[in-house]
Amino acid sequence: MNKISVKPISGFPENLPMRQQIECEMIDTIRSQYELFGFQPIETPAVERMDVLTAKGGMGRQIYTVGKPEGTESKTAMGLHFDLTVPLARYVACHANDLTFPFRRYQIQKVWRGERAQRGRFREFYQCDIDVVGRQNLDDVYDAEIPAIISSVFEAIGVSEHIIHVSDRRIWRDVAKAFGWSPEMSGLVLQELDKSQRDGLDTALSRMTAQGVEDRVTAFVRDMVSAEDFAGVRQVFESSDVALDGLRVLENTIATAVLLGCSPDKIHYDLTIARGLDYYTGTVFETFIPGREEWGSVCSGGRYDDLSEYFSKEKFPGVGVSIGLSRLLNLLVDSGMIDGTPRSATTVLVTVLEKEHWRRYLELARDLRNAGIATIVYLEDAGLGKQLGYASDLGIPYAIIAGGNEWSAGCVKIKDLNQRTEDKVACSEVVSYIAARR
RNA sequence: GUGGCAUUAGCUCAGUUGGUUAGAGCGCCGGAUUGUGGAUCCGGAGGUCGUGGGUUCGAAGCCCAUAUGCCACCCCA
Repeated sequence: MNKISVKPISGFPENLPMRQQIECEMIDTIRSQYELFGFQPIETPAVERMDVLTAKGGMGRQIYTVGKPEGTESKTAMGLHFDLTVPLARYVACHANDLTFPFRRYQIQKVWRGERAQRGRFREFYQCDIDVVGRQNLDDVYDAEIPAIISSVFEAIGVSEHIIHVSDRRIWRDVAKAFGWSPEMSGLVLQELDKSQRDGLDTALSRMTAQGVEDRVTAFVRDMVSAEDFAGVRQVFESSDVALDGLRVLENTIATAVLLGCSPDKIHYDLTIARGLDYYTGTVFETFIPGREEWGSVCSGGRYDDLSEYFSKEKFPGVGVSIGLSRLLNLLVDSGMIDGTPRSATTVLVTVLEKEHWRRYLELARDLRNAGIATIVYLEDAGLGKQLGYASDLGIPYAIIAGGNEWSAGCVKIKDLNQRTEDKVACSEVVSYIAARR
């Protein structure tokens, strides 16, 4: 008889316990960092109405559609959310009267995208979002706060090597205006520019030329992107009569981010950052791990002033970013950049040598748990070697060993599985011994 | 969604121009070691070669279909 396949569907990852443990810890860390910066948690349904999801275009055919239960008719088209920003816009419009603005919220949930899976690219994955949403207005300073927070979060999860690339769509808006570009032309230039990170600027520029972009445009783009610093970019702009508004905003955003605590070497302007999502209107962010640029961005976002326009008559401008946790975690562990060795939330395994004394083993475990020390008792019938192997497989650092010799002496042996050392400890001291070393 | 490559043990893969009972390493289980784990040695289990057709005296290897996977593109966390 053919057994049903037990492999999960491609792009829908599932972890072994060790990796899940790491993921849980990482989520905890991110959550507490977000709360440290004063963000409130919310969750929105995995399923949204299709008109909500597609209100701002963007994700094309990447949305997983959802049907009603078999046999019932579905009048409303529904789909799984592909990010947490669009649902946020709906949420804010829906609950505006009960929220306090500026509304700072974080949201850690799975999202779904109907793409082909690849290494570091999933169809189901976690996003960890923060956003600040204002009512009518939202000061530019919030744009600058984002990189400061993100940098601090990355530090906290042990990824001190990271760099946040920042650009501003208003710059390209100004450029397009000055050159009289059609929307198609703007799209083409930005799209090619985005790929210049991967393929190099020359390749990108020649592809623009091949698609009919004028030489004066490619020349300007080359000068603009390859300028050494802001002063250089400004010069390029002035000599071409392009408005400087967007550029000023970007320069100011970066300077303010540094003031707010983002290390200057963790943030820099990068005019090639385009971002595919349609709803961004100003600042845009992408975060890379130096030396691992091929992983793509592990944390992206930006400013969106008009996202709620389809949901409300009011304006709810916002700015935020999303950490692609699943991508980040798997790439970090696979590449050995963070510790992927067995670890366990359990601290102690109580081994059992003499079943007739079960009660003592169980009491020991109870005392440890009452002291907040995660403990399990080995309940199978097995030799000591196998019991220790069990602890070591699970990454449990301490084993308690006790039999006739120990009971009569009123003590137990506590073995450190990592150090391979062993101490005799009086029964009354066991809890404090472990607590001191945890 | 488009294209390229792949699919043999739980995992990573060998398998020579189609030719008898399909192999290795790792992992797993057991033993040496019934109160001490990651090392070593010995033994063992586990595969109708993705699935369905076809060609052939004979197919893991060739042909067709299909499914799945990987990579690249598109796009994105």
